[in-house]
Amino acid sequence: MARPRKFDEQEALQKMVQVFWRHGYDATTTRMLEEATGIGVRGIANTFGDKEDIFLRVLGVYTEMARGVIEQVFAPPRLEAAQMMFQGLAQVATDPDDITNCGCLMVNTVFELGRASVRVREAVEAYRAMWREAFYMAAIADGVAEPEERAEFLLGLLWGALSQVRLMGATTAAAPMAKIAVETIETWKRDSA
Amino acid sequence: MARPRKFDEQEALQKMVQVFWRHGYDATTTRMLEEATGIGVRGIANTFGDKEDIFLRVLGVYTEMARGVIEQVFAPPRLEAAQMMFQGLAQVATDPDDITNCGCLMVNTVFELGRASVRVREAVEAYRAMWREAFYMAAIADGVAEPEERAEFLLGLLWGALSQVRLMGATTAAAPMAKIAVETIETWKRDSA
DNA sequence: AGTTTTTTGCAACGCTTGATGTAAAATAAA
DNA sequence: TTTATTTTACATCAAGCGTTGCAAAAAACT
Repeated sequence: MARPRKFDEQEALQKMVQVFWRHGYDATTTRMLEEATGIGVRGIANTFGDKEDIFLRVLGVYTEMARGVIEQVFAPPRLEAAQMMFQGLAQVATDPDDITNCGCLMVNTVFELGRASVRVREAVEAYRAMWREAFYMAAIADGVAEPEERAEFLLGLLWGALSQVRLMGATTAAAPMAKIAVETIETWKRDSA
Repeated sequence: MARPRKFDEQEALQKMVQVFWRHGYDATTTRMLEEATGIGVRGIANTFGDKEDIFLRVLGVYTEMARGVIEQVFAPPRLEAAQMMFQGLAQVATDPDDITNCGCLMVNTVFELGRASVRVREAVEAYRAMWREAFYMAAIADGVAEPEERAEFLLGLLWGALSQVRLMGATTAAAPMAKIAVETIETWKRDSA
């Protein structure tokens, strides 16, 4: 009964994730989203709403991507998985323009919009809760003392490492931190054995 | 021979540090700087240059503030000082509007302008080098193995903790991380004894 | 008092941004 | 084929930004 859309909604969202991830919220303009998706401003606005609406959808997509990774790495939930995580952080991206060199969209977002939008803050907190839970379950499974605080510590460690990635513009910047992080977790496992 | 300034340059800079610290670079407008300093746009531009010039001066002032703290806490340079540092991070700010609840200007800046301006990136790197050096000297003094990597680790830990402060808007958010950080450093000291 | 030099206040500029109004185009149903 | 409904494409809007021009004001030196 009506004219069908010329584009795929999910595909367009994926493209927009890349743009926001690379440039951040403010630096991402309507025109950039047009170019990346091939859709006109009007089509974007009609489909997704205003800029903040789009961004929340983007954060949602990003969260689900991370959820997939977590479910894969933390199955079963062990501290060893957390160690793998940190080692993986420091892996070289062969392409200097690789999106992983931009750090983590959520970490970056905290600093740009952390206090600005309630909805964004909630999305970031949900993302953090997901990681905290993964670390917590791993700590429990390995019988470590004070699992809540250890989980919070690892979460902060992860964010610190990612902030270095963002600053240096290369995943290798996380290497020195990853090394000691793995070593620290190793002592936890030893102490609880 | 000429008309003297109505304002004090250093005093105005201090005011502008507060504004940039609280709101970040982009969100800080010329009008906000006018209101905070009591100086007109024209006076500010004549004295300090354009917005980026002002921001670099602000980063300079902030760095010197931190240098004072470091020289005080890390005299003599020991890991115990680093532990005090992390404990201090989690101290409650009685006033919810306290500027310390905004996290660290340098950490925040990385995410907003990390890749945008070479001059800003250099200023941030100088700031990081200052902290890295303090941690490194402390690690050396306490005879810890792999002092460079430990220093880098502590630097990342600090930034991770501060990012949580920024996200939650309260210094208390750093408490769980500070606790484990102090404990981890304690094991380093024990292992090197 | 006169002169010179800088600061000051006001206004306006050009630019970019996110958002919207409107009419034509396109397709599925009748 | 006609009709109804949505998507397009284009142009434009108002608002906010950093920055600058210009004349008046103010003080120090001669």
